[in-house]
Amino acid sequence: MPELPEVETTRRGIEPHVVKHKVQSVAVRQPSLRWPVPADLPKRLKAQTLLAAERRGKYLLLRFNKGTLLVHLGMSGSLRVVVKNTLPMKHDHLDICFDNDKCLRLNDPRRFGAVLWAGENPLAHELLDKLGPEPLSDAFNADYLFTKSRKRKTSVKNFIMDSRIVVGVGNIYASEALFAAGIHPKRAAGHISKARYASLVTEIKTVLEYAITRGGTTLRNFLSADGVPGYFALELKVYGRADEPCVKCGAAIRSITIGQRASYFCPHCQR
DNA sequence: AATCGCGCCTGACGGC
DNA sequence: TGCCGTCAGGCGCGAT
Repeated sequence: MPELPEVETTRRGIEPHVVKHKVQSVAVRQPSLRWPVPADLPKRLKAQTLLAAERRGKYLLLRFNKGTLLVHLGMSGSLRVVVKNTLPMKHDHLDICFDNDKCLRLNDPRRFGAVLWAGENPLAHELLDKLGPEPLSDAFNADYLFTKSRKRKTSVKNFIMDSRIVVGVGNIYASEALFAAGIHPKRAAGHISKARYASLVTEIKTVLEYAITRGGTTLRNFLSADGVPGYFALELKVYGRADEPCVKCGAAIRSITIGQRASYFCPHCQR
């Protein structure tokens, strides 16, 4: 499942191949994603130049002359570069082909992803305008999390996975960061000290930055290359390790459900 | 305002 | 072998 590091790796991977190039053709094979792909997308994009590939949270923002295409990879999506006329495989729903004979190709088996047209000011789009700060920005710090969390009864894990609080912290990295910070995932967000939030902020930044670094190792071959999720290269310390020994203390890692999602933690190291 | 649970969708996997 | 149930999960949305 693409988390922020995978989306950032995708952004960096496609950028050198398609930015500054003009759209020649668009093929929509399966418009039924999370929301319908706009029927007029081919007409809209035709002859427009891709000016920049940006990211906000887990959304890719493809900026063209006359507006911005929002792309979300959902949980099974990938966007990669293929040479023109490469035969589409199963679940290759969309191609945007450019004047250099390269195409952006969206593959998404579960179709939780989205492709939407956002006009000139994409950050004002209703899907983006309530998003919290980027986790790797200075705006995401202990003071911010502490202030936002006061009187909040929800679990700290739900809290940091809320995109209105901070974007890009998915289920895997939430468990990993809470383990690194020694915080129990079910602890009420409003009952955590500023010092502990400082630790959590540091660990969230560290795990995301490290995963981006790992993703970066695949960028040179991004064209037609298989994507390797950042967490693949990470040594996950708790996620998916139920009943296995904690790497710090040896206690059995536990699996519980928080907000309908699997959560993993060490009952000895996390309080 | 905050919180909770639902459902979109396919593929992997286990049991029979 | 094949079928069927279950699980996985980002995230917007409606209900409370």
